[in-house]
Amino acid sequence: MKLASWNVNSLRVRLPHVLDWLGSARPSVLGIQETKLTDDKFPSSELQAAGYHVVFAGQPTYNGVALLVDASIFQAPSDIQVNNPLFPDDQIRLVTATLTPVAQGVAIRVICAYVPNGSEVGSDKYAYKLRWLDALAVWVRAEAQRHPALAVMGDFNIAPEDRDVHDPEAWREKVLCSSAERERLQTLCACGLTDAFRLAEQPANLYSWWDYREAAFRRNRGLRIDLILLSQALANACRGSGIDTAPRKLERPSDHAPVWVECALG
DNA sequence: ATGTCTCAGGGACTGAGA
Repeated sequence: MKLASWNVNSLRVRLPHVLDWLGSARPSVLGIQETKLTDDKFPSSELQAAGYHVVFAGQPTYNGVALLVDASIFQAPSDIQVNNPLFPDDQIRLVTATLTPVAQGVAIRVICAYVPNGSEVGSDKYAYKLRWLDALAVWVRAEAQRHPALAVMGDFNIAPEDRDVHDPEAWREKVLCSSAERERLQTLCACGLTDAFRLAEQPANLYSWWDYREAAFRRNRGLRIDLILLSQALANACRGSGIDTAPRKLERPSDHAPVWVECALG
């Protein structure tokens, strides 16, 4: 079973890239962020034709999240939850579902998250980001107790450690890297979750996001801000993880690359 | 390099968000 997450920065623009990647990488579950689509415009038929169940929640212009679920592996998603029930929010940044295998095996709970960017340390948007993360941790703690096999994946807009940053000194205490943000991520992980990327050795300087400006991708001036957090039960079943930079090299790419983990589906 | 990309409004370009 392969779980993956990708901030596509407009699913309308990026649908061809997503369909190509579904075909080549064949993720069992793909969490998508920044669909930037209202629900009436979601490309359900194209994605269903590729063999995926679709769960989506969008709004005009900004944000929006979705889950694509391989219909040959999982039944139709159930217990769907949009946003955090503990945090009333005009912005749609979370979609959650329970996925039950078609064959034998345990159901998994998957949370797809688009964490607020935060704009700049000290700004109103930054304060909203911290409040949003505080509320997420409270809710995820409850979800983890209800669902032993839990994955929380998405664009966290937080680089967990300095080794996830191309130039840690330039980013010191800047948004995406500040101590307060990293502490929120640690609190979230204290719910019993592990950053799957660090379960095994990884190449140095492997990132998931590069600014469109300054030729950042060509110079590999990136950050690893897209994460897949696994509960103990799933972490024990993890067989590998990585970041696929190939889609970032295409014409008109998203600024993010898809991240993935492989788990033995028990 | 204030360097790019996407979206809405409006019907060419500007501003916001990232």
